[in-house]
Amino acid sequence: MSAHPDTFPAAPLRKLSRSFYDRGTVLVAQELLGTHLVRVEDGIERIGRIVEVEAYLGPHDLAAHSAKGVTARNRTMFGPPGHAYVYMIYGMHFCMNVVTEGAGHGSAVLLRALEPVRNIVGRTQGPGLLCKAMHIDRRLDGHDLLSDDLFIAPPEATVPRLRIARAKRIGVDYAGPWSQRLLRFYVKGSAFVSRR
DNA sequence: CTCCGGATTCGT
DNA sequence: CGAATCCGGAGT
Repeated sequence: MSAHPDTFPAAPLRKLSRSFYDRGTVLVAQELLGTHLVRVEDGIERIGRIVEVEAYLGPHDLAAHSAKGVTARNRTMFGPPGHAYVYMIYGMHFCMNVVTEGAGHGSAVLLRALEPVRNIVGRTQGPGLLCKAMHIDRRLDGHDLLSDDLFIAPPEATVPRLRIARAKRIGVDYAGPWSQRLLRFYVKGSAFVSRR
């Protein structure tokens, strides 16, 4: 066998800490850009670099699922930070969020697009496509993001503020004034952002 | 119990 | 621009 370094077991990827998620949702959203979403299933490690997210700011945010208070669907959103909130939409797609701030807050960051890094089949631009490519479904709702099969690893290099674009969130026109807030963040110039 | 619509995607 | 497709939330 070759003596190439690749024949050694890979060092375990570092994980973002609980305290990373337990901060202001807008800040967490911006700092998630450039990080790596990691999904391990049947020994296969799929990795995508997060390039587009949206912040949902708790029950007073009329675009957020938490605006209706705690329900069967959104209870994960009201749980502790650093967990995955995964729900089904339009009867056929899944969307993944990262729960932020303290338990009871009802805030989260929606993951909207990835740049494929490793073992990605299919497109990853758009929340539904992202979940499909990463094999993420409702069974992962409430899953701890400090686990070994679903977590987020730090960025290779922090995305500079100048490289981050702000825009209105997509698909929330029903939310009145909240639909106008610039709570969508993406890496400027990335070819993997869902819409431009 | 019924009814409605959605943090989407795809094909026309 | 409309269909797909199903579940949760709201109303009767």
